Amino acid sequence: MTRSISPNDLMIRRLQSIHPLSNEEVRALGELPLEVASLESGHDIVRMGDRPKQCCVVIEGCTCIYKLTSEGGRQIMAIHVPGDIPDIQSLHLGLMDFGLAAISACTVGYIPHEKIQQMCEAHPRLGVALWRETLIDAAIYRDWMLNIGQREAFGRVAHLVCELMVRLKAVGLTEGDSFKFPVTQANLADAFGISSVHMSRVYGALAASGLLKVTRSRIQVLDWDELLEAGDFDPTYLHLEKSAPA
Amino acid sequence: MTRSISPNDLMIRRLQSIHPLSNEEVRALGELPLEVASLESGHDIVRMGDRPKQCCVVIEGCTCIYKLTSEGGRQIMAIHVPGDIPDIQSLHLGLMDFGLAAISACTVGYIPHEKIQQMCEAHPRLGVALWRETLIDAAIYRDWMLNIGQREAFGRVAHLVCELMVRLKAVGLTEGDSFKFPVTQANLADAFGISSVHMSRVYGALAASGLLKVTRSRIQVLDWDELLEAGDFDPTYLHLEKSAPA
DNA sequence: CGGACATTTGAACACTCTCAAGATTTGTGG
DNA sequence: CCACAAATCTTGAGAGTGTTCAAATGTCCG
Repeated sequence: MTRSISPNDLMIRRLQSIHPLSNEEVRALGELPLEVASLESGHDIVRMGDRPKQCCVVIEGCTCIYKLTSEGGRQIMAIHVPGDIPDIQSLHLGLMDFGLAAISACTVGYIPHEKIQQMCEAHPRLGVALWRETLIDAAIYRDWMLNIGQREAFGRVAHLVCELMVRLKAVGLTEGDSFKFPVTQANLADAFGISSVHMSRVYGALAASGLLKVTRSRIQVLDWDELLEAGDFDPTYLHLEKSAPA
Repeated sequence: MTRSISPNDLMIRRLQSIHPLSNEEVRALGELPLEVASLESGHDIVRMGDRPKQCCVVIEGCTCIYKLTSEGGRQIMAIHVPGDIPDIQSLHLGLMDFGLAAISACTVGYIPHEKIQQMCEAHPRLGVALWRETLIDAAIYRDWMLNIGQREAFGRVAHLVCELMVRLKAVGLTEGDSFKFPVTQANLADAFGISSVHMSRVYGALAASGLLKVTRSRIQVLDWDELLEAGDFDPTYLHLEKSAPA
């Protein structure tokens, strides 16, 4: 079912989903050299304080951006799926103000900053596409802040499931009404700003309401309309070229 | 004390604080045409769903970015001070996914997108500076998410006061250990994801602890070291060229 | 089949909320 | 310059959502 995809393809799909690209631009993206690596869950890809000289592309699995408080709390502020470039901001913000880690077993690719810079000079519209990508990252942060600050835990979870469904569909990684999602509840709890105990209870409530069916490696949406309602979800902030869900 | 500042000057100061600029670049920024307007608190500058053809620069007072839930909750996800360009993202993200409003009486300036585009073509390094500015906006979102998701209300407020002190100092708008801040507690509550009743209690607690002295239009820091501690504050995420506080 | 890790469940507690009333401050008109 | 209206802030009390601690159950991998 999952035919072998060239490592660059998912990144191209992702960029195409937010910005029209010419054949030549697609070719330029396809020619970016990608050093592929397999990581186990929990692996720190880039640490706060680092000054990376390359960008990371997610090829398989999920990564996250996180920060810690001095009290030991961890907030996950972004979850990445295949095609995403989690640390694209390092191109112009040398010093990392957050950590980037794998939250599932995953495959990533590394591209030297230098190669990206050269590509942007040769194809200025790709530079704009990347800028736009960073702006959409920010739009997602805004939506997460609304989610965390104003909704109860039940709604927060519903909202994220809607978001993931739409983002994964845009790169062709949904399978009907479900998608692969091997992220632990403890990690999700850190993304919602709740305890892992409560996370378990909320998942239970979502299942009891007949909205979702969840296993350790997959989420299945049983009632998309009710889920949209529960998550108060509007995909505008994802700024996709065309965004029709499930 | 506050000698008359040209409307463009604060924006230039802000950009200089995050990116070195040549004299020629400063001149180009100074020549941007700015249509100045006075707004009263509560005025909506740009609405969600709009497609603005200009950017807004804050000259005096405070503006905020916000989103609403269908339940009527409002989350403020950014507060802007003079020199900031709140909707700079509209340059490459045509559709507004958030609202921009004045949260104090304020003076703003409008610059047509077209003029900014022309400036970026003539001075590519200014384009990079603006990209960098949007990346720092995102870095601030990340920090707010950590604040809202992982800290108790007391720490959230302490953290924001630290941030404002540093940002205002960078554009020369602090007065010793205090700064002008005519924002209501109800607005702040929406920024912290708490009720206005609790906001009042937290301000009380901060004052009782001897960290702050607050009036309706001004915040005075009484104990900077304790405030840093209480807010668990590290200014790295602001990405200022040199960031020495109070 | 054992062991590490992840999830579930119960119970007491805490931070924050809502509702409601009272106290202050600010702005405006006389 | 005073008086009143509107907005903002403060304070009290009861209710909730989510927390912590602790132990039991379940799942995956070597």
